[in-house]
Parts: sequence; C-alpha cells; structure tokens
Amino acid sequence: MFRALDDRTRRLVLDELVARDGQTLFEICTTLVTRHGVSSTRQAISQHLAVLEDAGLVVTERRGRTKIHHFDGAPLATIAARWPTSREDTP
Amino acid sequence: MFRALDDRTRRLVLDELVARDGQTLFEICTTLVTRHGVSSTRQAISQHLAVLEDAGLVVTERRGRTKIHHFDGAPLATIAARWPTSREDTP
DNA sequence: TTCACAGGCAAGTGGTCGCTTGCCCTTGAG
DNA sequence: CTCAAGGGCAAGCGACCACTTGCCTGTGAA
Repeated sequence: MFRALDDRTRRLVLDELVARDGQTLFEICTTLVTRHGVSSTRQAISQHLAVLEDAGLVVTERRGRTKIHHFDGAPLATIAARWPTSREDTP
Repeated sequence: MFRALDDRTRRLVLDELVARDGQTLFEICTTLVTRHGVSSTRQAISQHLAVLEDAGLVVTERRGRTKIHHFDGAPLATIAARWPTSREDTP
C-alpha cells in the first residue's frame, strides 16, 4: 500500500476518485489529462489502477463491459494506527 | 514523503524511533539487527535516515560527535488531510 | 597532542518501477 | 449475426532506487 501512494499519478487518481466517485477507466484518463497536467497512455492508467486496487485503496465493480472504480480510504487507517500522527503520545 | 514510507527498513526505523526516541545511528543499527530481522550496513541505515530526515519524519540534533534522531509524525497529517481515511465524507 | 570513535561523501552495481507497444478477449449496439 | 467499444495480458526498455565499498572529516578521551 505504501508503494501505491509513492507515485504522483496514482495520488492524482485518488484525488479524482474522491472528487467524483464511480468513474470508468476512460473517464479517469480524460479527467486526468484535462484537469491535471497528466499525459499518460490508457495502459499506464490501467496499471496504476491495478496497483491501487490490490493495495485496497480502490475497489472495482463490473457493470457490463465497463468497470466502475470506487475510492476506499480504509487502508490509510493503518498509517495512523502504526505511528502517532500528531503530539498525542506522551503529553 | 510518500517515497520515505515506501520501504520496509525505513518503516521499521520509524517504529524503533517511536518505541525509543532519541537514538543514535549505531543504536538504531543494533536494535534493528537484534529486535527486527534487518541486516544492513551502517551506510544503508544512514542513507535511510537521510531520506526520512528530508521527508520531515525524523528531526536530528547534534550532540558533540553523536547525532540524536527524533521521530516527528507531523507530515503524516497531510495524508489524512488529503483523502478521507474512513467513512466521514458524505454520511 | 594523539588516536580511536561517530558519522559523512562519492562512485559503482543489481534489481525494481513506470511506461510504451502490440495483440487479444468479452460485451452491448446496430 | 456483425462489429466496434471497453478493457486485459505480456514483453521490452529506460530510469530510478537500495545497497555496498572505500575513503575522508570532525570530535572527545587518554
């Protein structure tokens, strides 16, 4: 999961899915190109989505011949559970 | 900072600093070897600490000829600020 | 002052990552 | 049925990363 976050494009994909949940692959491609300055092939985005998916940050849902992508922030909780995020350890 | 988290050894270093704050380089090396199964050179750990330091996750403090390392979880807050960690977005 | 200790700098190397290219499979529309 | 749309699989390539090796710089103790 930490590897999934270590990429600017993947973080932008997460941003986009948080902004508009339930997008398809092509929608993500176009919004990434237009809104953010990302110019990548469809395959690149597809591989990024695969990494995000098996990191648990993105859950997919087949809908006919399209594939809907949803954001899931649950894995991020392991970060806050592992290290103290702020000054709350020994006050 | 995301790159700093994308490494098992660096995450273990953070664990060690959370467990016992204010260790030197050699202390971190020995505790990493004894407590966790890490076998790395001193140079490797030094480079890891450098990455963690300029990610802001570790702050150093020169004390004579030794260097004390402190953990700082403040940069982790940017993660929770950027994406919803749990189901709190649109309830 | 002298010397051992804690740490830093720099180059080289094997491995992994991100991206591209090319081809294929499944599904819904006509 | 026919065929184009949405997406997946796999190989190849360039670039970055983690680690090692070797040498060097300050600093405190004897």
